[in-house]
Amino acid sequence: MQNRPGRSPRITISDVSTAAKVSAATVSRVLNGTAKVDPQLVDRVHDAVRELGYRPNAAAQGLARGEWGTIGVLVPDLANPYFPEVLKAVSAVARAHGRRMMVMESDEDPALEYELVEDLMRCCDGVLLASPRMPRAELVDLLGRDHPMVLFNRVVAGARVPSISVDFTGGMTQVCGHLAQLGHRRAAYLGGPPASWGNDERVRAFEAARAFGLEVTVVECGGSTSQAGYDAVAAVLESEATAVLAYNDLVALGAIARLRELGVGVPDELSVIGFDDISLDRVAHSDLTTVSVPRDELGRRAGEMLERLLVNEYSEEPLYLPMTLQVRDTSGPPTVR
Amino acid sequence: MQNRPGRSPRITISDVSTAAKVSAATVSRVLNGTAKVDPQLVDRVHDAVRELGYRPNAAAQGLARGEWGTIGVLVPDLANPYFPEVLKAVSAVARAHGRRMMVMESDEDPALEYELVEDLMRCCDGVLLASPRMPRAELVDLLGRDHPMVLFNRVVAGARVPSISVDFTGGMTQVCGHLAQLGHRRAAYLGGPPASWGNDERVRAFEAARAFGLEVTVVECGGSTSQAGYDAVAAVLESEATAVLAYNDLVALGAIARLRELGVGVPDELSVIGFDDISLDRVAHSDLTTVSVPRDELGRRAGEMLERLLVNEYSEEPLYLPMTLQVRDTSGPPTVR
DNA sequence: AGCTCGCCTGAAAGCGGTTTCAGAGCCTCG
DNA sequence: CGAGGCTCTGAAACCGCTTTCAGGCGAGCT
Repeated sequence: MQNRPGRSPRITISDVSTAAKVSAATVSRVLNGTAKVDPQLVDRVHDAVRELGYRPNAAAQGLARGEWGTIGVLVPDLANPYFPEVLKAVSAVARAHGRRMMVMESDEDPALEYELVEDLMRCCDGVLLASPRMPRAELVDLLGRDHPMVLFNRVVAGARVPSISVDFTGGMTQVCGHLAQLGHRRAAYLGGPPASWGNDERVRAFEAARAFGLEVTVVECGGSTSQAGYDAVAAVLESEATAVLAYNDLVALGAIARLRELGVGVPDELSVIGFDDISLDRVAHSDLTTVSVPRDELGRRAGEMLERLLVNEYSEEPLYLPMTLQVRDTSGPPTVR
Repeated sequence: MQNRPGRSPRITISDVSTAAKVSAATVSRVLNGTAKVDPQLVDRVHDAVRELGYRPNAAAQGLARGEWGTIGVLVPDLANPYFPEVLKAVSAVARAHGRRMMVMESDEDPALEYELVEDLMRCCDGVLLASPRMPRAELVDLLGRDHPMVLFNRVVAGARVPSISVDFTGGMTQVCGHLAQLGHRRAAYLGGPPASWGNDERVRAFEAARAFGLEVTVVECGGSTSQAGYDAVAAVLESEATAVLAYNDLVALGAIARLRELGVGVPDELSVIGFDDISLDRVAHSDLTTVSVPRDELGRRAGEMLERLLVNEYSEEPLYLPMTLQVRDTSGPPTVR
C-alpha cells in the first residue's frame, strides 16, 4: 500500500483529482454517486480513473465510512465438508449486499475461538459464529460487546442474538424412531466434540427415545472426524448395541471403515446411521443412512439474518430448520447376537 | 464503527490515552512494542486497555501502516472439496504470520473473477489465485498491476509470478499408463471446465499415451461437478471406450452413479478413474481409482510463497508437486464388447 | 558546574478516503 | 434590478492509528 521499495506507488484519490482537475470530494461523489455532479466533470473523473487504473483503498474507505464492508465467519474446521457449503451460501449473500467475507478457522480448538472472534470484530461489520464450541460464559461475554453477531448451530438461552440452527433433537428423534421401528432395542451413540452444543441437542433426543423402547448409550469419541469414529468402534463392540448412531457422517464413515476391517457386516450385524448427510455431491449419493440438513438454505438464511442485523435493529426469534431422515443402506433390522 | 444509533460508541486509542494519562503515541508504542516505554506507563496503558476493552481498529491500522494484515484467496467453487482443504492450510500459514484470510468465490464463472480479484487487491496485502479460469489476457493484465500475487494450479508462461501447481500431466500420464497396462486401448476423457488450465495440462498427457497404445478421446462435459459427469455418460457409451478418465473425482463419481443406474458394471464393463483423490476423509477411503494430490502441502507451500513474496523480493521458479496414482476398485482389465 | 549525549515522551503530520460546511454562481421572483 | 434561494463545487475536518520529529530531562563526562 505504502510506496514500498520496488513497487509502483499507489494511485490515490488525489492523483485522480489532479488528473481530472477537480477536487477529491468530487471524485468521491462521482464514484459513490452520493451527490449530483456536472456531467462534464463526471466524464473527466471517469476518464482519469480509467487511465490511472485507480481503485479506492478499502481501508481508507472503511475508516471514513465507519464500515468495513466485510463480514466475518468463524468455523471450527474447514476440512469438514459441512462448512464450505455454508460458507458458499453466506458468501453469496454477503456479495449480493456488497460485502466481502473473511474466514477464520479454530481447527476445533475451543480455546482459540475467543481470540479469533475478537480479531474478527476488529475488522468486520458483522460476525457469524458457526458451531462455536467455546464455553457459554465466553460466548455470552462476546455477545455482550454489542457487535452485530449471528449464532449458527448454537442457541444461547436468554441471549438476545439472532440464532439459526437445525433441529438436532428432532433429527435424532427421527433416527431413533427409525431404529425402534426396525426392532432395535439398544444403540450406541458416538458423541462428537465435547464442547459441541449440537451434540447436547442430539443427546436430548435419547430420553424421548426410551418411549419407543430404544435405549441409547453414549460412547464418547470426542471428535467430529472419521478418525474419531474409527477409533471408537472397539468400545461399541463391547456393548450390546445393535445399532450405532454417529455424531455426524464423518464419524459414521470412520466407524464403518473400521467395522469393514473387522469383518463386521453393515447393516447385517450392526446398523450405522450418520448425521448431516454430507455426500460428496448431490448425484453420486452415498449409501449411508443419515438425516440431512439443508446446508445451503441454512447458510443463506444465516447470511440474511446478519445483513438484516446490520441495517435494522434486532427483532428475531431463533430459527430452527428441520432435518430429514434419509433411509439408505446402512440401517436394517437387528440380528440377535 | 461510527457511533451508530443504538450501539455503544467505539472505544478508540484516545479514550485509552486519556484514561491512562499518556499520549496516543505511547499507547500505540506499548501495544505494538515498537519502542521502549517506562514500565509504569506500560502498566497504566495495559490497565486502561483491559478496563475499557479496547481493540485497535483494523482499518485505521491498515491505513496508517500501509498494510492490511490480510491476504485474499480466490477459489472457483467452495463446494468443491478440493478447495476447503487448501484454504485450511493457507489460513493456517497466514495466521502464523499474523494475517487474516479473505475468501472469494467465483462460482465457476470466469467472467466474475477479474472483478473479484480487483476487489481483493483493494483490501489485501497479497492475493492467492486458486485455479483461476479467466482468460490468459485478463490474468496477465492483473499480474501486471504489481500487486503481490501467487498463482495456484495455473502457470502462465513467461509471467514473473510465483506459481505452484500439481503435475497434472504427470498424473494423467500415470493414469494412462495404468490403463494401458491393464490392456485398454480406447478411453474417453470427461473434460472439465473449458477455461481450466489444469484441464489442458491433463489433456497434454494423451499424446504421450498414444505411445502406450492408448487412444484417448475427449468428451466435453463442461463442468467440474458430479452433475456434469452424470450427464456426460451417454456420450461415453456411444463411443468404443472401455475406460473413462474424469477431470476430477466429482465428475467420476457422477459418472459412476449414472452407470450404476444404467446397469453398467464398474469396472467389469467400464473402468472409471478419477482425479484429485477427494475422499470424504482419510480413513473411510473411497473405492475410486484416482490420482491423489497433497492438497494440504499444496496449500501450505502456496501460503508460504505468498508470505515470502510479501516480505522479500520475488525469486522463485514455478513449483510442481507430484501426484500419486491410487489404484482401487473402479479400474480393471477391459472386456470385449 | 556546565555541557553533551541519549532516552523517553507528546505533539503533530500523515495514511486515503468521506462528509460537512461554506461560498460561488445562476436563476427566479418580487 | 436586487434580494433570496438552489445547486454544485472545493476546502477542510475527520475517521483511528502509526510514526516522525522535536523537546525535556537525567546521566555521564570534563
